[in-house]
Amino acid sequence: MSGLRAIKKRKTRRAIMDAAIKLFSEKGFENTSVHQLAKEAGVGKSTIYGYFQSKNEIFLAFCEDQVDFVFTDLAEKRDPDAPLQKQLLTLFMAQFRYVTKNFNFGRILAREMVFPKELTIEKSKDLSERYLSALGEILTKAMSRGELRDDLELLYISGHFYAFYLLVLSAWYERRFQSEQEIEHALQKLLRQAMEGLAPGNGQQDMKKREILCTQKS
Amino acid sequence: MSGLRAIKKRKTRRAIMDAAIKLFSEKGFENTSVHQLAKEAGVGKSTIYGYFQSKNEIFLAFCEDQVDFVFTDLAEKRDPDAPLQKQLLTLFMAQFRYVTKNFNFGRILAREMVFPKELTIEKSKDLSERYLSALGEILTKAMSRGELRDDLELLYISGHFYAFYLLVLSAWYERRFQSEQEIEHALQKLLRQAMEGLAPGNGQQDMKKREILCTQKS
DNA sequence: CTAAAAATCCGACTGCGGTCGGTTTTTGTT
DNA sequence: AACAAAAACCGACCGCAGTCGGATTTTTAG
Repeated sequence: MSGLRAIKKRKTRRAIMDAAIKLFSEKGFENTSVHQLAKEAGVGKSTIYGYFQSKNEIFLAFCEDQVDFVFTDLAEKRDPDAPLQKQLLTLFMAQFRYVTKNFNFGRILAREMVFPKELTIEKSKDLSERYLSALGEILTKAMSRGELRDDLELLYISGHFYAFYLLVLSAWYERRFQSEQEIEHALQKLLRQAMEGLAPGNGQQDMKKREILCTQKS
Repeated sequence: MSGLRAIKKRKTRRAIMDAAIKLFSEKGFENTSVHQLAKEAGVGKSTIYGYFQSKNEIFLAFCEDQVDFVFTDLAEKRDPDAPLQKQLLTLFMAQFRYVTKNFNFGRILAREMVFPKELTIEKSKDLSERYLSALGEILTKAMSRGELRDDLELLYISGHFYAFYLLVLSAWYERRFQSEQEIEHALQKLLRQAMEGLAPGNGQQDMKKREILCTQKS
């Protein structure tokens, strides 16, 4: 019995991951070969393929760790009673900052998460599921506070907002935006549109009303 | 002077494209090597790299042709006076059907268009620009018919809708949807939400009103 | 303690995308 | 027609991701 083997296995995995973190950070994903990774980790090349199915998967494992970190970090910081739009903005911007800390990393991650290959569908689903549930939590609260219509399915509201995130991320990689501020501004506009609706009759008066309210308050 | 050279050049390019269309269609993108492409086209391997920067670029050129076709095809079919939601649905579904005719083709195209690499940013922008302008046209008309608020920037409305398309495409590649019908249904819901707004007070009554209207009519 | 079964590891090997140096074909000039 | 510059072309070559068969280590069981 016992886990002598299991311990070693975990140790090897750890070594590979550490090597990945080090080399990917130093030289980027594209410029790091699996051979180098193996050398750095002190194992043979195919050993790596015993732990991961592909080079991309190593990268995804690395990301998963980081995403965990971002989520817990976010969970601490966020204010669950702030206005919905503000909370969403915080969430999206945090995610965006993380994903695009390194331009190329972000692209690989985004590609693999948003349009996954068969092999990585599971991981991709996992992550976006987590993301959606985090979103869902925020939305449920907002709904109970009366900030959201209660006659809609939660999933579709989550989707609605998540779609905006995808949009700005894509725009970022098409270099339509050059700065974080622009991203934030665009997100704000989109969120507002989504809340108010695009059909005439709702939003326009609403906006006016709110502006008046705001003015009166201040 | 004269174009003996130019003619040959065009012919060679054509030969490569034809080979690409044939082999990609027969065996898929991943299972076709550049070497095979060269043999089929009757040229040397590096000749291909004189015409295209990478294997992906060959693929994108192939797509560009097809996208042209889809757009003109769509321009003929579409009814510019139909209700906005219906027009959008038609546009998105046509695009979706085309992109996902071949599962793997679609993924490569989507990845390259939505999160392009430096090399393909220009092509990507071109295409999405075209897409957005097609959208814009529909939206302007709808706005002048009073179906859309006129106090919003066109670009952001386009973005709002385009985001939905990205969302369902992503969901498709995550295998959240199994059929075209599900996609269509999801899009419908999202479009409706976007029009009515997510904040309480607008949509709910509106929906009721419309339901009553519909019932009375029928 | 030992032998066989199972898990783990390894580096030589394959086929790929992409590059490089040199060769052939076309063009403009005399 | 002669020829040099430029464009187009080629296949041998490189480093890469990923595979394979066998070597090595660990676990299990008698």
